[in-house]
Amino acid sequence: MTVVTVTPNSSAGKKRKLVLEEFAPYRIVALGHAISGRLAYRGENITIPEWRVLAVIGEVDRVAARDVVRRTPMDKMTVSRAVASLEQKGFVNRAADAEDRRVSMLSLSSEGRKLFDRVAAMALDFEADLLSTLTPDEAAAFGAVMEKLEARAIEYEE
Amino acid sequence: MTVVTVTPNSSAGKKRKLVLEEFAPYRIVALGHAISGRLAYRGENITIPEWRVLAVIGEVDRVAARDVVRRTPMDKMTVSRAVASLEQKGFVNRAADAEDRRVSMLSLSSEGRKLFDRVAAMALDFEADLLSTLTPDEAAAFGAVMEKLEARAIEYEE
DNA sequence: CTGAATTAGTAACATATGTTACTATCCACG
DNA sequence: CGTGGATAGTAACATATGTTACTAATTCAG
Repeated sequence: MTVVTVTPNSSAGKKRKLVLEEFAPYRIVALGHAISGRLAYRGENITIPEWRVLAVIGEVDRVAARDVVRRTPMDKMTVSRAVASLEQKGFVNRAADAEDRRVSMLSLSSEGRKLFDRVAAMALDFEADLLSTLTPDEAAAFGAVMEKLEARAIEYEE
Repeated sequence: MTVVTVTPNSSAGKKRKLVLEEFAPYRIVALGHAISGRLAYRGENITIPEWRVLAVIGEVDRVAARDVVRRTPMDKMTVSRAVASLEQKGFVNRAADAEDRRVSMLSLSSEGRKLFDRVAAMALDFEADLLSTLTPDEAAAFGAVMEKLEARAIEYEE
C-alpha cells in the first residue's frame, strides 16, 4: 500500500498540497450546497429561484424583472421562468410599465405576500439556528469576512 | 457596516425583516456561486465534478468511487459520470478491486497526475488571491466559523 | 449452505439550468 | 423624424443534473 509517492508541488518548498477539505473555495461552495438543500421552502410549492424572486419583490414591493436579475445570482432566463411560474401560481402580478413597455413590473398578490411572510419566517429561523453556535465575536467577524470575500468575488465577474 | 443580527426572531417579539443581501444562508450560497464560476478549470478540458473527482484521487492516490461520493457533495450518479468521462479522456484508470468486484478502484494516469498538479497550482493561487484581503485575525476567525457552520450544516443532512 | 437484504455502480428517464437567437421596444444621433 | 444600436424579455435548443429503477456482487441471518 503506497502512502506517498512524489510531492506534487515539487518546485518551491513552501507550496501547500491541495486537500479538498481544507481548500477554502471548495468549502464555501460545499457549505452553500448543504445549506441550500435545507433551506426553508420545503412543504411550500416553490423552487429556489422562485423563492429568490419572491424575496426580492417582498423586499422592494415593486420591481422590474431586470432588477431582480441585477440583485441575484440568476441569469435573466432563470428569472423569467421563475416569474412566469409565480404568476401562474397566483403569487405575483405582472403589469407592463407605462413608461417603458418592454419592462414588466412585478408585485406580490395577497397570496404571494402571505407566502413570503411564511417562508421568510422559516428562513430567519433557519439562519438563527445556523448561526446559533457562533459567539458574538465570531458572528461579527463572519460578517466582515463575508463582505470582503463578496467584494473580491465580484471583481472576478465581468 | 457589519449587519449580522443573531436575534432568534419568530419566538421573540422583535421580527427582523428579511433582506436577501443580509441573509447569511443566501450570502453563502451566492458567494459559492460566484466562486465556482471563477474556479480554475478554465482552459483545461474538465468540468467541476470531474475536477472534484480528480482532486480526491490526487489526494488519496487510490480510491473507490463510493469514497469519492462520501467525501464530496455529489451524488453517485454525478461521480459515475465524471469518472467515466475522466477515464475516457485518459486521466483516470479504473481497475476492479480484487476483493470486492463491485467496486472500481480509481487512480490517476500520468496525464491525470500532470493535470492535477497544474489545476491544483491554479486553485491554490486562486484561493490565496481570494483570501488576500483578509487580515490574519480575520483569516483565523473565518476558519473557525467555517468549521462551526459546516458542523451545523452536516446535522441537517441525514 | 441459501436466499433476503444491502451495496456499488449504471441506464433510462425527468427536470433544471445555461446559451443562442429572436422580437418588441426604446434611445441617441444625424 | 428615421435609422442603427442598445435593452427587456422569451423561445428554442443544448447540456447538466437529479431520480428512479435496475443489474451484479456481497453480506448475513437462520
